[in-house]
Amino acid sequence: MVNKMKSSIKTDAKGRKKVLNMCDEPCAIEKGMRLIGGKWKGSIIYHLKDEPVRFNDLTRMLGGATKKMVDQRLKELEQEGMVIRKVISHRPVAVTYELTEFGRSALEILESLRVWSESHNIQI
Amino acid sequence: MVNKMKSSIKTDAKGRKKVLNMCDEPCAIEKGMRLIGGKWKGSIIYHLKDEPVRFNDLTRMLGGATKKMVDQRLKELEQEGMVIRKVISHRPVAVTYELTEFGRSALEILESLRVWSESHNIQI
DNA sequence: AAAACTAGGTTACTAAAAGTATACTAGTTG
DNA sequence: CAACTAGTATACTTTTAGTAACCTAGTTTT
Repeated sequence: MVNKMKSSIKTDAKGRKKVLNMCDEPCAIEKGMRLIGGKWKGSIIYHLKDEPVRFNDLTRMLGGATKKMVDQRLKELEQEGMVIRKVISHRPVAVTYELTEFGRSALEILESLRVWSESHNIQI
Repeated sequence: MVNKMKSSIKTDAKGRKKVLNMCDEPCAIEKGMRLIGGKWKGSIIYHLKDEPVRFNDLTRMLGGATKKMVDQRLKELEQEGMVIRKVISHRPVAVTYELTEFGRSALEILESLRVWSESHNIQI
């Protein structure tokens, strides 16, 4: 596949550079980040990688995210087709969230992010 | 390397699940996202991949980001040790930004994000 | 030589998103 | 019955993003 993000840069006589093809819309990186880069979104997807997880369990697994945040992110992820909500019991209402194929397709990126993140121990 | 993010889940007699080891702090994914996932940060790093780029050129390359945003992100990236600011000329002041080795180490993740993003054509 | 433009920002202000805390309904356990 | 769990909802505060105009200093256009 051709890299659609090539902005060419021209160097003038004084060694200064000029952009020739600027992006007139968010690039692929930026679009991708808006899908999986929002606060807690990557973590949510990653924590669903092995099996369906219940709402409150997911909240606890995330360390620091509030119920409201998890709720909002899950709704976005559902709309974006990355997660499916399933009611597994009605009285005691119980719900699980699991990844769709599309959601699963993002795991590779998140896995390399995790490895990178752990290998450069990042302070907060 | 051991996966530090394993939250084990126990299933009880009624088929309901409980988290045993919750994260008590942001996980590796979340920490990584806070370094490269902020709005415009990934794009900035990616656009510096080939050569040093000047401030206004970078702003134009990003499509939609304002100078203030680019300025703020660059300052953060500098503090985080991912980018270096270099004054290349004093009168006509000219500045370039380039990646450090650490900044460069994030390119692999961003490249797989780009490929993923382009292969699922994402709307806005 | 004045007018307009470029570079690299800064400032002041508004809008949107994140975060906190409390509450609710319905059921369950001690 | 009191306390607790699950899955939200609501109201409010704080933080972050975004817009627009401005500034200094040099450069090109007319």
